[in-house]
Amino acid sequence: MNLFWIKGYHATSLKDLESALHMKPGSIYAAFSSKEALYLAALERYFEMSRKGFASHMQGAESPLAALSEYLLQLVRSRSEDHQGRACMLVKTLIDTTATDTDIADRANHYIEEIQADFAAAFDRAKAIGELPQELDSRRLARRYQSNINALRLELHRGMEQADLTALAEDMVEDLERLRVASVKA
Amino acid sequence: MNLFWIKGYHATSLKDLESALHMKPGSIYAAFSSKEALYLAALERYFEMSRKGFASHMQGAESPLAALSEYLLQLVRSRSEDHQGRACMLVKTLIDTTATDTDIADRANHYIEEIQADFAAAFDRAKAIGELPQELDSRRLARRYQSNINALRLELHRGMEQADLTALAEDMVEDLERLRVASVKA
DNA sequence: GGCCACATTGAGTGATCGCTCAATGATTGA
DNA sequence: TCAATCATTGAGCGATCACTCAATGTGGCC
Repeated sequence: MNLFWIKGYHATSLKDLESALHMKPGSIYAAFSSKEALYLAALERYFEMSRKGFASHMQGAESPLAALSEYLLQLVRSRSEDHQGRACMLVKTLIDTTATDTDIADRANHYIEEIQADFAAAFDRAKAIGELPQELDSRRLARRYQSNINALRLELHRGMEQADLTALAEDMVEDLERLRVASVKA
Repeated sequence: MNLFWIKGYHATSLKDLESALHMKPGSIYAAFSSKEALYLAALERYFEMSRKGFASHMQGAESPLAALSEYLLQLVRSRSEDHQGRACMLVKTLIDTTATDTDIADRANHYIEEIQADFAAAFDRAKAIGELPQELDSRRLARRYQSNINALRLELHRGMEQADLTALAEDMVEDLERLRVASVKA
């Protein structure tokens, strides 16, 4: 997964996979049945890792909105240790397979929508406890939120400076927190 | 440029280029000297097209801030005619060359920073005529603005529905317009 | 130990990759 | 008109691509 994540589908060769997996080509094709199937397995692992990471972050949070904000800030805090050159794997997948491998791109699109639904559910919870106005559209908020995350991850990939990265995340948080219903905190 | 834009660097083969350019391999290598050099030429063309497009949009605008907002909205209006599968070519380049072709990725990064500087200059103009508070950091605004554009272009690539795309752009515009100094419009 | 089911091996498959170059064609100036 | 110069051709280069398979281990069971 890490290898595919960093190098992408097209740029990762069987030789790369052999040395990363410590397996000879025959074994690889016995275990997984093609490079594409192996990539899909890696992508699924990434998806479930991401989804569980988000779920455990939101787990038992008193304020869903605050937890959503914190998630953005936490994303950029982990910079330079290992996230260099790693945008969201789903986004990377879309970009280098849409034109050539439709089924992989479709899968990535599906995962992105599932995660978007998780975000929407979190916004729904915020509305349910009165943190956000009822008239706001959770789906719409989720799409905006996911756009912000994609943008942050892209800048992580680019290697934007830590201070600028933090400022960017804080700007996003500010716009998000502005939606909070005032009376709750009073 | 269009071919590279759509398929990306790795997925575009010499055969593809031969039929797109109506040239035999020998001619291609006489005109450009390698696939990489040809890609860099295409990338430069994209960069200058983008930069000029933005410059002409801002040209003689009474309100720089309104023009910046309009630019976001205009981006998503042009959907489905030809922008299917086309995120920002600079972003796509970064994503599929960072791990394998450092010099191409470096060039893309450089172009991105140049465009960011153009955005910052536009925000500076908005500050100069009193549309925005002096204490705001133009560079920071520019980074946020560019992130929004990258996110929008990514959703264009994904093929997000027109209505959702418009709503997303409008949300971005709303957050941007909120910064406007109130007295100017009064 | 002897047998079977299974996992692993790695040399080698045809196809395709980016790229080269001797041969040929077209254009020019005197 | 005729060499000189420049552009174009396309067969084919070695390397690498994703992938296969007969041969060879390896572990479990009686």
